[in-house]
Amino acid sequence: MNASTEPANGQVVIGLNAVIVAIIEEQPKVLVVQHTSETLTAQHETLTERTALPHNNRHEALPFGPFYPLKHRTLESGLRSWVEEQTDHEIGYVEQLYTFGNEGRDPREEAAGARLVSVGYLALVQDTAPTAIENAVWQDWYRFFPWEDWRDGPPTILESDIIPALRKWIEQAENNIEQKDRYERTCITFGLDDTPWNDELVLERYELLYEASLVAERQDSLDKGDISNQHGTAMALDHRRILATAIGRLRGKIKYRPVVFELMPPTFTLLQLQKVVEALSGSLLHKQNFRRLIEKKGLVEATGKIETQTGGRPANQFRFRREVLMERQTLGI
Amino acid sequence: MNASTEPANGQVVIGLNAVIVAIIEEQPKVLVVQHTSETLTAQHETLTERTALPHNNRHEALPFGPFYPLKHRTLESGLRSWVEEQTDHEIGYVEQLYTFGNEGRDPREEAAGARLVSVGYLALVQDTAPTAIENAVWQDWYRFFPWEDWRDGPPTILESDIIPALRKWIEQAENNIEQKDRYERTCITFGLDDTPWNDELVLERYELLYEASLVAERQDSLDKGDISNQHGTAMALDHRRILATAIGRLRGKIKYRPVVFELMPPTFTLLQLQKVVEALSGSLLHKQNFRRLIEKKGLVEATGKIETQTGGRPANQFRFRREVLMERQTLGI
DNA sequence: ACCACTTATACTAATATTGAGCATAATGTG
DNA sequence: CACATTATGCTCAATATTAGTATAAGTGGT
Repeated sequence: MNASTEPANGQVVIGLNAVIVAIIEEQPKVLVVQHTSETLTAQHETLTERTALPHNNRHEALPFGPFYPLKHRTLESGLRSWVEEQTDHEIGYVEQLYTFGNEGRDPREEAAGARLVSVGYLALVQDTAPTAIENAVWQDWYRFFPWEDWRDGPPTILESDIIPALRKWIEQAENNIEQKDRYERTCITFGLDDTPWNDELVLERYELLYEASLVAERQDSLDKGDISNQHGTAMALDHRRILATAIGRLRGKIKYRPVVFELMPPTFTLLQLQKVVEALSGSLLHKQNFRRLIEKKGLVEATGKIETQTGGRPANQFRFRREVLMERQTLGI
Repeated sequence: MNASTEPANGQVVIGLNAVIVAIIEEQPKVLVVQHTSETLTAQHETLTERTALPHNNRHEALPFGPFYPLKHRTLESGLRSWVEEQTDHEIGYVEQLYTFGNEGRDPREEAAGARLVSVGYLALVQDTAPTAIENAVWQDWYRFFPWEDWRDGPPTILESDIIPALRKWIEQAENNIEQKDRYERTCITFGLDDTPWNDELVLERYELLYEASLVAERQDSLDKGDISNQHGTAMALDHRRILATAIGRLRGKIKYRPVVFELMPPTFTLLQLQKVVEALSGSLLHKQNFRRLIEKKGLVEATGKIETQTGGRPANQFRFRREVLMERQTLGI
């Protein structure tokens, strides 16, 4: 065993996982790496292959970049450098999400006696040109979480499928206390029985489904092949959990910080802005109130130019007033 | 060089830094390790010593625990186990703050060709018995950030000292653009010229002072010995930055999640609860509105018992309804 | 030119929330 | 018993939010 390539016992290797988000045609997209065969290109780092590829070698994964202690001054600069290098996109906004150090996250690393610690990042980009990342494509994020999109009313999969399965899971609890606990958590996360739906609980919902063995990532989930796409497309390792963290965080953040603008082109109409917010939050907004809110916050100013391709009356084009960025502005929705 | 003890080139070592918060006599306290001499006790891990001790060996530091990949299943369980072991306190709440991978954070690690990555955690404890951590004591957190405590009105140090120094720094900008930038950021963070004070910008304020060479941690800060205690007590390495992150995060969090209760005893009066919130946010609240808010949220229920040591009319004792914990409850203040 | 259709934008009424304060209740103390 | 002290109930105005109606300004078709 060579110490410089193969980690010694009890050591740690750091990887950077990026949830790279963009809006394409008013849909929320996330950059995912797809692997359709065992064939691996040799260009990637050993680490990249190890993490991006799940055991069964079939799932989509979040793009992954290694952290080189000797090359990168900080973790964030490491992330920025490899993302910008590989995607040619300028990153408007980067936020550290969470650092996962879970045992068993990557069995191959474990076997070598090392632990893979992955730092998850959320990156927002405006430009969506094709990337240089191997096999990377933009995917609608609701493909992985179909129950999170309420823009066309309550998702059918909820009533027809998930809620019944969860009720069954509640019934199957070992004892009364456990049953009550399951019921209450389901109420809160999935808005059962009059409890209102909370768009920020993306991670909590995913984890409840995981606990109830209703997602394919769970090893003991029933009829795996079937469930894999039924309850959203599965991802490699715990990448769907990281994505859920990102979506929940972003949904929370747009309510009190002006991060939406990082996803917008330089100028935009108020309806375009609204559609983006709706795409992220997965719900519809009242148009007149939305524009009143936006205008009151003073985050935006008219450019004087007019957008005529609206399909109706032409709209004013606005620009984000980047000057006020630092202030803890509320963009409540 | 032995690969199993001495990290090889380009490798990474992970440390867990904990901001452990408790309320003692209505003051916000944080557990800090004090080192008054060069003498090191042999009981600590090499890593602990390396990180807890600054170069000049004089500053206070946040307690530090190593992450053992072979022993700890997750990062959080690693943190919980060493904190609970060393403090004998039960941790009510743990939140990951941020993962710092800054170059030059620990020169000794760097010299050995390794990078220290530290994961910062915020931990809230109720019980405040003496701890088993070497030299650890509870310190009022406003000792490190005297400008953050507005409970007795605007802190004198601000008007008398910090604001003038910042104005001077703004004046000294190289050009007009830089000057305007400095002025705007100072307005936003320190509430200059009518801009309202924002209690959450703890980190941003500290970093502005750092940039203006007004804190002792900055190597080129003017007359170091003097400034060290004038603008708050300095800490080792970037620990004051981690503490600022923790305070800002906690101040933000109590506004929309019921985390205060993790710092409360099992039963408490509404005034006690208010005092704790005030201690954390560093500002005073309107009493009647506070209780109206708390009661409306339904996070709390009367126990029926009565507290008679109030100094006036006896008060009802309340208990936190832990059942509603998961719900994204708003405890707006 | 006129129509149907689409989107933009102004304005309004009803309701809820918030901020500030008054009034009263219940205790201990000199 | 006056008085200081804290608890708690209640009001009132200012402000914000929700859910509309009404009107403006374009498009394309006939």
